[in-house]
Amino acid sequence: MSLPSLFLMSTEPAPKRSYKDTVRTPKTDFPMKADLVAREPQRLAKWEAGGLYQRIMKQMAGKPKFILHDGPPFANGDVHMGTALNKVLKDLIVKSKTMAGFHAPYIPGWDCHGLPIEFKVVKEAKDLAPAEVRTRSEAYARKFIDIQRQSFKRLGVFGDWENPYLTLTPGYEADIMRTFAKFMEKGLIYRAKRPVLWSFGAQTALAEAEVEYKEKTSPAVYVKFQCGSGVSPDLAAFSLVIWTTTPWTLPANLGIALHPDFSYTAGTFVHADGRKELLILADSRIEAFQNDTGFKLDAAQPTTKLKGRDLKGSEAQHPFLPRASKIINALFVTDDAGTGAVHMAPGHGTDDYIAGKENGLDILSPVDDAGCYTAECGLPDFVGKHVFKSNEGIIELLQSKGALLGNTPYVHQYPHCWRSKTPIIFRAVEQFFIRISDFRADALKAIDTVNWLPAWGRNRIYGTVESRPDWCISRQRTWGVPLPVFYDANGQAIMDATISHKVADAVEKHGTNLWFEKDDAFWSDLVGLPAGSKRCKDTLDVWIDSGSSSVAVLDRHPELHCPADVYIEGTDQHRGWFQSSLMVSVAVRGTAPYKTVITNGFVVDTSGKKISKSDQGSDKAAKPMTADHYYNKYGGDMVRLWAASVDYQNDVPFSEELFQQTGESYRRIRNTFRVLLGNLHDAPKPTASPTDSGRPADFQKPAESDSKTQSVGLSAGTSSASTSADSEKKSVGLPESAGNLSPSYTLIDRWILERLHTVTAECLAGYAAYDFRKVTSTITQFVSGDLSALYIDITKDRMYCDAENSPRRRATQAAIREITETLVQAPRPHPRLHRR
RNA sequence: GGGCAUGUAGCUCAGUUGGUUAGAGCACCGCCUUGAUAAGGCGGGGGUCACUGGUUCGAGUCCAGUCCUGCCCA
Repeated sequence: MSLPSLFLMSTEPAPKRSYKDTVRTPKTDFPMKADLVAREPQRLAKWEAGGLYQRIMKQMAGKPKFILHDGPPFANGDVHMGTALNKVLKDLIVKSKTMAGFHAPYIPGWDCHGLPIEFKVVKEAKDLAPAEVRTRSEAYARKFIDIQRQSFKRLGVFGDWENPYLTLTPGYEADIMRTFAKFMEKGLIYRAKRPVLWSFGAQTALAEAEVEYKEKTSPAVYVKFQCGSGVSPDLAAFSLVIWTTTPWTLPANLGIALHPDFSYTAGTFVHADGRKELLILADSRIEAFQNDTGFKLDAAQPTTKLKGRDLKGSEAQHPFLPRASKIINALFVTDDAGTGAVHMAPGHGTDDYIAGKENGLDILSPVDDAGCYTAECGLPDFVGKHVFKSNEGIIELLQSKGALLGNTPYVHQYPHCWRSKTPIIFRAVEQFFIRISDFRADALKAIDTVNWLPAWGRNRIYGTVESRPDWCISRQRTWGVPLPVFYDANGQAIMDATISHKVADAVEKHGTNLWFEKDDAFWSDLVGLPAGSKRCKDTLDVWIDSGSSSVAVLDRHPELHCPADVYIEGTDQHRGWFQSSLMVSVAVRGTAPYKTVITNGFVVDTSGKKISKSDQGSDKAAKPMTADHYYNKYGGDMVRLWAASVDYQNDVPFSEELFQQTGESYRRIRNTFRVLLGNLHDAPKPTASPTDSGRPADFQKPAESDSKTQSVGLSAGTSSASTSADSEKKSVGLPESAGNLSPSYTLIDRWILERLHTVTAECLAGYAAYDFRKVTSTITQFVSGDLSALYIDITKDRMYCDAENSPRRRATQAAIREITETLVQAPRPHPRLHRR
């Protein structure tokens, strides 16, 4: 029951009367809706036309530098939310440091060479000449550089967008070569064979991405290797049994790997046809062996148990070649297939290669480009024969030597060349390596000079560097920086740094295409080598490209310097760019290229699973993951606020619904500002800010706001400027009226100003720790809890109903002004510079 | 299989050196609002702090192991 009906005579309802016009409700032209999608592009265009970034740089010149060095994204594909997150975080750092008084230039870059681009180009048009592949790859890269640049700019990221660094420009490419030359000078480069995926159909090395898995039937054979020297006498009559689906690799066999902890049985095996063999197999594989071959373990005969480690270091006899096969231990030996004894051909497999290296095995790869045996195979009858056509012959050979225990067809998924559709082989070819061991200790030392955020990043990269093998830097690829090395007439590599430097100088003038367009005679002449010298056909690993950026960018760019203050990239870069940059920098200058390294997590879906590309492809509407969807639908500032409010040090769960939650706090903050501004519509202009002296330096700048053209951007801020003596306090987009006296604050005013002071300190601490989530949550909670729910509610009555000039009302206006001017600077770019 | 992380409400996260009844925002439900109204306020339900074991008077917090998820490697 409503109160009036108790005493009103009439039963008529009281006339609805609005009191709105009789009280001083907030007045402002600051709109409730931000309309970011429509207005941001205009604002950005205005900023760009006014040269805002350049003006900030000019204004900050001479201040202490703060260098955030951009890790170059790959110039391929649209900007994904993960990329947007990283780029916005970079911008938040750069702008907050600028506001803190640093000269913080931001030179964005792109990583342009590499297989994914070459792969796409070659897929579109087959059989292109190398120079043509390179021309098209460059065009492809430049196309995506433009696409990505537009996205980054749309996200409000400030930087020298017209002068980014590109790893494909002649100057950068020349510096990559000079970095290589530096390694050469220090004697860190060597050549060695290493197995690669080889397509004999296309006569080229392949990358994993160029391999298709298809079903193939191979002959799976069990082969015995008679025990040899080093084996205890009681086992001397026994043979180790290996199992392989590639009999053609047996001529390259140099070892047998056993698992050190597996249990093996040496026993007598009898076949139905009367054959009797003394064999050693892993216990867990005996049953499968019996089923496949028809041999049965004769339980009546004595057996011996042994561990894999017992045979380590001894030898077995190769079944058809006059040499020993070394018995080694390896943890990759499994008991889900085979015999627990693995045939090792270091020239024909990656595991074999690594284990072989650790155990001092040679690398034998007696196969040529076309997939045919070379004389090195030790079997004259087989030389020149294709390996896949030799399986039968090898099996016959095994049979004739009495080494074949079983042979069954085996259907499995086998890698095939995506282009020629032929099965691929592993084949060792000459590669260039950087010898890590020579400066690993220096690199590890350098790691501990760096501030890693989060702190566990230190252990992660330390472990990586500690255990990494030598760096294979050559690629049998076209779209990359040529390896600036020549071979003499005898095919020997000429390891001379001065020659590499000469190539670099030529490349600096003409670009690396010259390497592909001119012939050997031209180049030999240019670098002063005798006729008959040939240039290397390989390109450099792209991790050398981006890893050289401290040399090619930080050292070269007049605004930058090395070491940089901050690198910030995704967590995968501990092994990637953070590491390659570290190794290059330590080798070249002896120190780390960065002082602080921050990592951000990956953007994952809401169940914590990674967002696979197939998800995107199959149902793009349901799971849009590209940044353009979000800035076109919600606005760049929403993406920025999202980036500023997530826990970026961990993986970031993401969905459109989650993203929209950001909008809630955005609206709350915006509307609260609207009330604050509205309550100041008749506020007198203050003569001095009462709390100036107590405020941290960063927020002592004057604030002004053009409410017609600017949102109260939450997205952190740019810039600023310690243009000191702007003591003239510009009002917050308000009409000005008569001066005031020292405000007579009430308790609630003093309380909110004290809260404001705390909030300011917490925001500054958040920025200092690169903890933007702390900043946004502090602001959100202050605005929603302290301001909206309490202070504004409590002071409503005096603001609306007190006499216009009542000291109580004026004091609250002074407090509101203070709050508004302070708060508006916490999350957004400095306004002075944003005016035309 | 190895290294490095991660796990607290339906969702996203706080939770200081171990110490009352584990908090916030969003979402949901209910209510209020002549004075922020394509706004605002109040209230409510909701948690085996991944699991198991241990240390302790006392564990979300410390220790050990297991599992989930992610990155990197094999």
